[in-house]
Amino acid sequence: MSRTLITSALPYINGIKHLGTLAGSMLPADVYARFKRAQGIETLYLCATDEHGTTTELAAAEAGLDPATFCERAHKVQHDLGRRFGLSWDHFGRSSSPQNHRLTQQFARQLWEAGFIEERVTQQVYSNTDRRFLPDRYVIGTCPHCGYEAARGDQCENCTRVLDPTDLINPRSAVSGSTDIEVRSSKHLFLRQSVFSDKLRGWIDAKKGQWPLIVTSTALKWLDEGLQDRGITRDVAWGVPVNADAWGPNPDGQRPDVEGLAGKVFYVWFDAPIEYIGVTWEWADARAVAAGRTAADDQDWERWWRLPLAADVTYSEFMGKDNIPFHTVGFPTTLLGVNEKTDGKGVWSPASNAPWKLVDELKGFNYLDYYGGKFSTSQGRGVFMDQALELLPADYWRWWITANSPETSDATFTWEQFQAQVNADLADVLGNFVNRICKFAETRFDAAVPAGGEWGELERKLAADVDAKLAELTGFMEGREFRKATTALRQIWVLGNGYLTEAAPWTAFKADPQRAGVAVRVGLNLVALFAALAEPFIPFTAEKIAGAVGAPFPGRWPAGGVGLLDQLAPGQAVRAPEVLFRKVEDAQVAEWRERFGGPEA
RNA sequence: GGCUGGGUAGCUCAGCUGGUUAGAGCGGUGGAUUCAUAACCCACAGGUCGACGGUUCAAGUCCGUCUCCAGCCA
Repeated sequence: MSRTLITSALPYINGIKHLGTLAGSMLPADVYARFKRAQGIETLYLCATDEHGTTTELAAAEAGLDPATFCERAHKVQHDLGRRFGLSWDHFGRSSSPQNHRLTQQFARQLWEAGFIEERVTQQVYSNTDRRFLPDRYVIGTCPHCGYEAARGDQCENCTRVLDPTDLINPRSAVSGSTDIEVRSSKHLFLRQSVFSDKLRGWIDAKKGQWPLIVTSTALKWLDEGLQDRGITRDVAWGVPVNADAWGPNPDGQRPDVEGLAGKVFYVWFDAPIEYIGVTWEWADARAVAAGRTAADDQDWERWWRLPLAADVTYSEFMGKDNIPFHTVGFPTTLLGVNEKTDGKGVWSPASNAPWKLVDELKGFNYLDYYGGKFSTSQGRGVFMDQALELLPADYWRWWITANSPETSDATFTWEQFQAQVNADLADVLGNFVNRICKFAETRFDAAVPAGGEWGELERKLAADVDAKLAELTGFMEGREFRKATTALRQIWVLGNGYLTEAAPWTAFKADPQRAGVAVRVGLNLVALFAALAEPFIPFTAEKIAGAVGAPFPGRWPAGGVGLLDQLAPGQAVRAPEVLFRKVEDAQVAEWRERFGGPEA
């Protein structure tokens, strides 16, 4: 039996995420996880907060908290919001967990001892006033090219030129504004990505046509430009400490400069992807504790990650396009590196008989814009997760975002389109269908599934049409084409409305109650089917729909064929649910546009 | 500047390895219906597929040039 491991890109700990983050990683991962579970496949869907780095340090300082406390609180907020959006994580972990610390340090040691990490001395800006090193973007000054006075040390926002902090005129600290800064030498570790270029290229080439175009072309672009070795340490306090004192010699017999590396931490982009494994360990530990043990056995989580135990696992990653390089080059290099070792003569060999798995299916997304521009925290532009839930239930957002998923190109959110589509699809087509047939069953058939009567041509045609659409829908789900999946699902709903209109049980009822009973029974079975098919997309509503006709929830994803519309036992009680989807009013749209910014913003 | 993606009906988008009258939803028009959240269902609505040139029996779909938009440049 195959298993499915699903991760979505880790949301950064700082700040509430906007709808774009939901669209580009968390929501599609959830839709897919729910689909796989409904198919009866053993599924593990994991996510975590990405907590390390300077941005966190500064945000914590601004909040008057130490980073650990800041992260703990922010993690709870994000966890809560995710739950309220129906994100069905098996575990929502933290990159600052002890498990991730151990893995990150273990991987770094193995990479060093295998000869894939080397030491280099780099020039870093140090602020005497702040008594800390400053990352490039926290050094600000005048751009030497255009004279813009607030240029950052990595790039000038005005002329977009890429800069080095030492290029700036009148440089100062972005933290304190102090000009008492200087350049100091600092020892750092570099991951030798360049030696993995050929292996990575072969791996990516094999995924062409299978992964989205944007994923393979982005990865190949990096490889074509020549992979550079990447600094994986930082002069920052909040992170996974570099544990060089625990490392053995590298293949050349060299030992790390323990003193020179003291007080440094790993770069967030080194430890964050490792948290995909770390969170699996956290999940296993949490289960073990729940079962009365103190901790998980390694095998409990390694069975998802290390071959040959994980040979039956298909690993799917979901992310926005900005994350693609780190998942196609950076993290795979780490895993390829720990799977290998070299001797002093440069001969490679497997490092272990249990190599780590690489991603099988990488789904990359473009951006969701807000009225053609970017969502912006600083400008208060666009809708953020907490605000969205204040306005409308999660299913409205889940549906619209999935139906407009930026799968092949950037997509745009506007309140007008949101209103039109949500009202039409959810309120008019789905909500009204459930309501009309349930109400009719209540008033004319004693609120129960009618018995008796035989299917006619109409029913056979409906079953065939639904079956065909279901096959289409299932195909889109398997292919992770969620936008198309919503279209197919909507078409199935339309088939239901069309059938009711044609079968017209309200007319048949007068002359041939038996005939009307067949139509109502089929209609109620459609309700049960809709609940099962809608569950990955709009789980909260799907549960209400299932409840209306006493269908199991969550139900199984139907395989199609005989019996598809014959699941409910005659006599089963029926109860029309309260209004499933209230329509979004024009006045609300006007108000929200005003509040969140419209086209002119 | 380099690179990546994209410019298809009023709007938002589908169109895989080139092949009958270029598709869907929304909007619009007409019809049908009254069970239902004034909802549902059906039909129609003609867009030189960014521009030009080329390859081919045949191009939105391949090649070249140009143009516009977006993003990326560690």
